[in-house]
Amino acid sequence: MNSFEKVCNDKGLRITHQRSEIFRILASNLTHPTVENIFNKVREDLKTISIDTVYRTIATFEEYGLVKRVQLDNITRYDINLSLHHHLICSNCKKIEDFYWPDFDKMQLPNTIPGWGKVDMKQVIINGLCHQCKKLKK
Amino acid sequence: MNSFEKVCNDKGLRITHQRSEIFRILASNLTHPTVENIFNKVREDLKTISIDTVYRTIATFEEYGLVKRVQLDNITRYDINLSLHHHLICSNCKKIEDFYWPDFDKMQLPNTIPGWGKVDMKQVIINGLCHQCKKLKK
DNA sequence: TTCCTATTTAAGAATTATTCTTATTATAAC
DNA sequence: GTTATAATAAGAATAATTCTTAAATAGGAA
Repeated sequence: MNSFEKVCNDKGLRITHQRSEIFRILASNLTHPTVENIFNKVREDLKTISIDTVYRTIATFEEYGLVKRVQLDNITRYDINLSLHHHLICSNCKKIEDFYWPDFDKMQLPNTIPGWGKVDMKQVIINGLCHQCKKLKK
Repeated sequence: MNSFEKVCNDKGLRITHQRSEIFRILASNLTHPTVENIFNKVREDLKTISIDTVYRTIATFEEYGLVKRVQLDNITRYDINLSLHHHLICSNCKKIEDFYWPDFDKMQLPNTIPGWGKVDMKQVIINGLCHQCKKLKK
């Protein structure tokens, strides 16, 4: 039994072809795909799947902590890299890359945070140009 | 002449009632309003304005660096606080608050950033619960 | 001031992303 | 295998955003 099936069993989530296939695509694709991207990939194997199922399934996965939403610039993408990491976003081609920054992760938050209740996650987003787009713009 | 009119003159942007009014609303509202919020406010004074004009004007302002988009959880908001700051987001009520973190701003980025081209901005996003929502959830 | 032209606007249609409705199908427990 | 329940497909519905077109307006020129 793989990790996906284990999570489903643990949480009482039914294992369907559609869910397995969508999870497989997500796990083999670290490029922060959109729902559209996932739908097209999954459709190669499950010809009759509807886009609504992809939306529903990903919402379920998100709820169960299997994927994370990455929302930038009007485009909703999903990320299966659940380890602590941060994002670089190219303002030209909209590509998103992951990066790691342990020194930041260790930092204490400023105590000026105005009466905030509870912190679940802190994350860095870097906007700029990727290598290729910088070259092109020269 | 106010700062808005100065920017318009500098950049060759026409000053219209609609633009002045939308800027005025943004400048007097630091709560990260949505297009809908802005539209409703502006409509109090300019009865016939269309929502398309609000979209267009804000897109223009964004292009000219007068506002910044803050996109989270499917909701697009705009921020006129152009000083270097970061965001706290309440996962329950979706409220967004600004905070400042000079120690972070001074930090050097990790040199592991994989062949990235150019960095324009680095920003921290903190997800969690605001004071009120934490109380309610207890 | 008045006129002219390019730009901007309003209105509503069009598009796109996402969600809902309903009848059907598949899963997991028995 | 049977059955109750949950999940799915299909297409309709909704919501956010953008486009089209004709009319209005700003700002410069006469």
